[in-house]
Amino acid sequence: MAIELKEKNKSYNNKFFEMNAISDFELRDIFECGQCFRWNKEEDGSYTGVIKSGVVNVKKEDEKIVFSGQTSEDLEKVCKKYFDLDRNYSEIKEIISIDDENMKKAIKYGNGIRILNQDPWEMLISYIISAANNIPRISKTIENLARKFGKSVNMNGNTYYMFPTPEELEKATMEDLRECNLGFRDKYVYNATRMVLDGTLNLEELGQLQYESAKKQLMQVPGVGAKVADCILLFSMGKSEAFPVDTWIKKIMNELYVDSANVNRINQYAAERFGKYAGIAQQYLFYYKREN
DNA sequence: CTGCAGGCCGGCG
DNA sequence: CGCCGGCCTGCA
Repeated sequence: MAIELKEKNKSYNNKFFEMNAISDFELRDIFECGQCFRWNKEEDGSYTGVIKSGVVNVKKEDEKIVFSGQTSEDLEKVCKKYFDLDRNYSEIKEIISIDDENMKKAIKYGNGIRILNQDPWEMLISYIISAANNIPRISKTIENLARKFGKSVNMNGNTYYMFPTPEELEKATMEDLRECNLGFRDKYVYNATRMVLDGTLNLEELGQLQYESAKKQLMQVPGVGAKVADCILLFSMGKSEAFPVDTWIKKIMNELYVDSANVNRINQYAAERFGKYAGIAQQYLFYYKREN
């Protein structure tokens, strides 16, 4: 399979780069806060993940954070983008926690969270799969798709599977999808794949739109509602104002901020209170609530 | 064995 | 319009 990748004019080479440890970067917070599904903890405490451009391992060593892996583009460039390293989280934390003891607590707990810049296509499919589902099964389902339809990459004697491209996933029949454990979401993924391929849904263009109109467009896709759309926008399109409201966030927002069963009302409140950083605030709240 | 999990859709009042 | 049952599947 490495040969196949080479034929497409890509080379996967072993690379690494490191940076000084900072407080706004903790492996556990980043990978366990619920934003990603394909990062696994290794025995040595590091995490390995399959991302669009390859396989990456991140390890914390003393005062260093070490990135290594095989990527099709420069590893440092890839990681800077993926891990949102150009964003100053300390500044954002201050802004969203002014006069807010609850938010201060949530931030203290998830201090090392960073919002990852993941692949829009992968997020579209992953979050369609997330509906009325649980994390272990979501991860397993995505892994099934990758093993069955994605390219493989070898690193350090292990085989990893890339998330399938739209062209690769198009080969999946409804029956294939059912076998991959998608359940009732099979038809959504099947149709979304075709909408991307025929241009009905242009994720690249969509990412350039303002938050509200991008969300509206995403919600045209069957299987994509307000919550799923916000996840896609937040985790892959840099829309930090997107505030996904799921059952956990609903609970904590009702407890702390606004007592309403109405999702629109909650979104409105979050927009007013946290503004363009609502999505980042959401991650601190979500992680804090779910783990405590 | 019911109930339910990081929602969404469609039908009904 | 807002509300509510059903939906794949697996695990408590």
